[in-house]
Amino acid sequence: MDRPNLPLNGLRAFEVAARQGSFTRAAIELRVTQAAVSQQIQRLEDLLGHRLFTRASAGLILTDIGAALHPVLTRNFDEMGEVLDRFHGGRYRETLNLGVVTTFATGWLIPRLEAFEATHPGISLRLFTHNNRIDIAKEGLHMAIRFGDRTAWPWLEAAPLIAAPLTPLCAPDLLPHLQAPPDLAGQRLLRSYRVDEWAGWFAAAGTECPPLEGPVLDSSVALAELAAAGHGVALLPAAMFARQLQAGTLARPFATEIAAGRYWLTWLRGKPPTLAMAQVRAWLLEGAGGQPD
Amino acid sequence: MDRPNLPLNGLRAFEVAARQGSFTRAAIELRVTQAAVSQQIQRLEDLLGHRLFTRASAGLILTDIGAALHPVLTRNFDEMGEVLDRFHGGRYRETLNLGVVTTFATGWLIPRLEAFEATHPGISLRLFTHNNRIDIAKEGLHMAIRFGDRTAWPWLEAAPLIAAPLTPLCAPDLLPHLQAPPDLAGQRLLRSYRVDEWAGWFAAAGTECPPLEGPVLDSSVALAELAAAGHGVALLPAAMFARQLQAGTLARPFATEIAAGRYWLTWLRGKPPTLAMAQVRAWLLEGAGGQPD
DNA sequence: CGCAGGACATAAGCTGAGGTGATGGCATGG
DNA sequence: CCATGCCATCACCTCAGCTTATGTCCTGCG
Repeated sequence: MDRPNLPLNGLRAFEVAARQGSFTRAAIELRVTQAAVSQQIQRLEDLLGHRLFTRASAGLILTDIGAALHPVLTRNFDEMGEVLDRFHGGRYRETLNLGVVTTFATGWLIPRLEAFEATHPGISLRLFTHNNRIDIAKEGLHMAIRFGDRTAWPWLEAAPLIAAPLTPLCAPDLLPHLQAPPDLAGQRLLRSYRVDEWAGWFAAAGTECPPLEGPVLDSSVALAELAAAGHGVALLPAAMFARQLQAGTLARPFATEIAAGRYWLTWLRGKPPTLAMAQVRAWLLEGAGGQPD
Repeated sequence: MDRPNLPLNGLRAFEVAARQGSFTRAAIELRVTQAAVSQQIQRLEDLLGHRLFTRASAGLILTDIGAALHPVLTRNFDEMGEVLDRFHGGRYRETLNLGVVTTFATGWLIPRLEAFEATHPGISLRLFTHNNRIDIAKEGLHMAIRFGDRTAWPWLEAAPLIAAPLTPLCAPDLLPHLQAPPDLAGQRLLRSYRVDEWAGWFAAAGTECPPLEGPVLDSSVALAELAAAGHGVALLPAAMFARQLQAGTLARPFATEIAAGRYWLTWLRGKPPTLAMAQVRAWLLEGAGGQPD
């Protein structure tokens, strides 16, 4: 049906009446009289050539067809209402729920948050940190930053952020004992749930991989804490720990690093991005720009 | 924004004007005068407290905010238009695009299509056969019937249809030569891309699996054709070939069968099902009902 | 330049879609 | 069997949203 023929007021009246289960209550919600609702819906039914309600003594009951129509309208009116709410008080302000893998949040995003807020006054960013296992739809997020390989989420849209090559990091005290990669054999090598990463690094360093023991953690931040406390050497994305490296709480014994994926900004396919989503994406990509693979 | 305050006519005028890039053309589409469009949009801008267009000499340009608003409205009005189109001519008629894995289509669905059409005059079913590799969103389908295990499509909703245990089928001529499972060793065993299925069947039959040679095909229908033509023995869901078994073009030498998954009706999460989707689902589930696992 | 043409804005007045208010019919329930 | 609570209907009213007419501004062209 083309735009000029859409009976928008009738559809609105129907949506409310179906939701309320009563013309009288619908009239209250719409701030009109019961007669107005009755007439609107009758006109709509005439136009469509179908009854939308069964007028039973026990109240209104949607017909099959009414039941088919109703959720579509509810969704669409809701969505329009939401988008208009962003204009509250003459200012445009949109809330954006962003899932962020903890390492990236602490190592990259949070230090830049203030700059973001300053340049994007129309966006209320709400961060939800996670450990790379996250369901955007279930958590009610608009977008999520995760680490890995985009083939892992074939059903999501994804834009590449910075690469995160891994290199051993340790407490500064350990530096003197780590002159060359084989020296690592004497240390506790801390592991993440990502298998083979140490093997890969030793291969890149041209050294045989010592047997791996010790704890396995699912969080780079926790690994970094352990390493900083002198409890071992962790294979971490150095770029995410620049602050600690600068402050001297962590040290990097070797230049060798291995590619292990990158951070990605992901979001659900299908829905076109909102203004805030587009701006956050542009800002993140710009911040990650110039970064070699 | 609550229902009574939604400026529906203003939003419609804005949507058309933004799409047309001109108030004048929008007025033509809406079958009103240019002045009416101008006023509607001005009222909307006043209400929101923001300009939605930059009135440049080279025509209208959407502001950032206008650009954020527009696609939401386009989608919503389009969707409402679509749902109203189903009422064309006083009758409710909805088109449903259904992907169907070929085996199920020929072995189950197509024989029952006439009954479906008779009991569901309001649904135009359009079938798209596929070989179990199908992207619902990309193909523009509402639902798809596929074979396998629901964990293979974690991002889809899925309802179980009938189970499809596999058993060897062959040309009737071969029956005398197949008295017991070990006799199969002398035959060409036709394979699908699904590995290990013959090994599983021989295990269930308590016989050692002979070495497998011969062609591999990705279609049960093609396997059945080959078997019927006497080119070998295929491991197939007997339920899908009941017609051929009855007609004597295929024969089933052994009772032994193995569970190998079932057919599933799948659809995208998130969007609530339309009336036709609900009815098709109910009909399929009813048809598959009483079927043991 | 100056003028025609085409765009959007504005003003004033009109009109019918959509509202009000009153009433009626028809259930339910104490 | 009356009170109550629905929805339907009717007659009438009113103002949102339209039309018509005109204004302003910019562009392109001879």
